[in-house]
Amino acid sequence: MTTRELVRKRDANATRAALLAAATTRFANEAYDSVSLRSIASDAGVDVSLVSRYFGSKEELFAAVLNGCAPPDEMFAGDTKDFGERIARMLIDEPLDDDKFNIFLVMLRSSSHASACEAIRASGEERFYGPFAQWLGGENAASRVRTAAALMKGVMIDRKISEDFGMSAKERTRFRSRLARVLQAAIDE
Amino acid sequence: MTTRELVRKRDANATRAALLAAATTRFANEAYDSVSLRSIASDAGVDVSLVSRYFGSKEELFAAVLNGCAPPDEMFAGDTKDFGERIARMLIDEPLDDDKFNIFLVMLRSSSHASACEAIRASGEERFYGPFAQWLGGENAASRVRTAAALMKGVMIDRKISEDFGMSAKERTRFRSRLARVLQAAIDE
DNA sequence: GCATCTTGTCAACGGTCGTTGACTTAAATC
DNA sequence: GATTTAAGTCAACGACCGTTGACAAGATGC
Repeated sequence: MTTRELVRKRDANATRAALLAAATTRFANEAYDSVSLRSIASDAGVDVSLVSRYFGSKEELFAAVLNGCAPPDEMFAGDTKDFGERIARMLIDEPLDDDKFNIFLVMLRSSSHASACEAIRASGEERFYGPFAQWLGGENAASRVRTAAALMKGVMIDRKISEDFGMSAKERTRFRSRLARVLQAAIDE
Repeated sequence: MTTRELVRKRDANATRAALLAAATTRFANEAYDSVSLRSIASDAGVDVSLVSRYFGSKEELFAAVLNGCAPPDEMFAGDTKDFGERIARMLIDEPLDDDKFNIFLVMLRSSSHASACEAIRASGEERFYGPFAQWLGGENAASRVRTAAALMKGVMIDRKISEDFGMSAKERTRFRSRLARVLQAAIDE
């Protein structure tokens, strides 16, 4: 934030958007209880009280963040035969702080918080499992989607816990090709 | 706690153990910041200050919890050909609040907390990835272990987010057999 | 039975949290 | 340019947090 837009004109929409963006980043990198409204407001360069004013409560802000996130379009597009290779490359090589990962990280970070959990479950169903299953089609879509999704989430967690999996470049290459193969097996009929 | 042992004799070892057990349960079900020392002490039926007295600090208590957890012996035993089937059954059918899942749940719950993360990484390496890779043996153990572990973690997360995966019994059966097959593919050479 | 050490309780500390209402200031309307 | 309205700040609230030190009470040794 800041540095460029040193002085933001008074603009409720822009401020609201800045708060939402700051909240998204925070919730994608810390657990629900760890995220303080003060840190979000500070990132956006405004006072804490505006968060409550614009979003009502912390829970509602969290819901707004979830609603503002969507899986990347390219994830559920193209040939399903390339799924494993494409996703493995994305999960292992692309920078994890890219916006496309926000929806997954937010869900993972706060999955332990009781009141956030229901919103996460609903959002995951609507924005991830649903489109995923529809794109996949065919028999047993539910179990195929669940298996692939579990693997994707687990990889993301591991990548966050130990930066770059604590692997050498060579190991990572082997890991990527195995992951591609297993991901593909997860969705194959 | 309580109900049966309404009055615990004064016994530092027993009290320490009760605190550790209560802390383990809490850390296995909530994120690091959500767990309060007061709730742990309350579960154990003693005053908060004893936590600091016996364990020093919250961080040290967390480390003690991690040290007190171990993956179930049966996980890395037997024929590797049965791995997928055995683990899939465990992950899907066995009650998740069983002590055997503690190490995984604790790691997952607090993986977002910076200072807990290093302890988690170390403990995971020593108590999970290490024994896992050793039991597996053969080539490329690292990438095989990582793939299987990611899948296991992802399944546990999903199971916690949506109770019993939000599936019918029939769907769950299909999911189990697919998961068994994919888990096996993850570790096969 | 008294003194001593151990075990546990109690009260308080400084700090952070989410939330609220009163206030200030910039923009818009006339 | 004065007035009205919207946008943002400030100060405070009650609550909870981790941690500490003084104190009470049970156990132990003489």
